[in-house]
Amino acid sequence: MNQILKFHSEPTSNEGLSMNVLCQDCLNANCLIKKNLDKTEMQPFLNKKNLIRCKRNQTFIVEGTPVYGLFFIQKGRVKVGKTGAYLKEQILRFAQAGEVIGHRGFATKESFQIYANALEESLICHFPIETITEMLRTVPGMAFDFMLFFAEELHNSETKVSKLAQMSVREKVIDSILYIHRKFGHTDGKLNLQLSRKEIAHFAGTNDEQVTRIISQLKEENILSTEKRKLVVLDLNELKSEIREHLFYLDT
DNA sequence: GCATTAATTGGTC
DNA sequence: GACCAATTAATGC
Repeated sequence: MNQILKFHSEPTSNEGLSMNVLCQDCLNANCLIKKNLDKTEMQPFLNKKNLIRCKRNQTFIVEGTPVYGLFFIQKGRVKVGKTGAYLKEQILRFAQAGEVIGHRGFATKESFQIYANALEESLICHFPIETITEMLRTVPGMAFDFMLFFAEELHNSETKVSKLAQMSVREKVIDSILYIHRKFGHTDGKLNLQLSRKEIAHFAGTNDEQVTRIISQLKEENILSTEKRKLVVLDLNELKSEIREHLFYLDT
């Protein structure tokens, strides 16, 4: 059964978002905490969890601020990115329920090199660094899962680097659309995650005008359509085949 | 309904 | 293919 936490418990219309969920009751089976919940050594750490309620567009990790914890998405969707030279943006990844955020920083006492921003109203579970460090020292299963997770993350970012360097702009835009399609799903082709042209561009490594142009081309070719600002994939196979050559080398 | 923001399109370098 | 400008479409209040 759910329990209302001591904070964030003011009555609101957003029932689901106003109360915390104990790890025991959480449905995110892929969460690294949840996976190791049955272990007895794990129990003392669980009450160190804090709940962060984010509104749409709210930033909960500010680039350059000291690393103060590790974050897990309980509910909602989030973008993680970096601001480069001349304020140029790069979105590094999108994440949803169960996923970890801020993991790159937890081993060091330095500052976050990324920002994290909620794409929609979200609930974020936060653990202090000291808690996580202690957890990893005392719960081997958890440490192992983290190691596997880091290896996978490294693989993903290596793949991303190659794509940014090797794909044409058209391919990068298509690849990004396919990624959203695959990761967040769709209903009859309509992407379940709506992003602005700018966000797609920042993820793909180009600008919003190029994204608009590519989308217009794809509409001409009847591969894609739009409903207002939402993207609808009409010909998934055609989209996939355009980046086939790359996927032969890069698998994500 | 009006004001603001996002998308589109054309053009230059 | 990036950046800038003008126009149009969509959304927020």
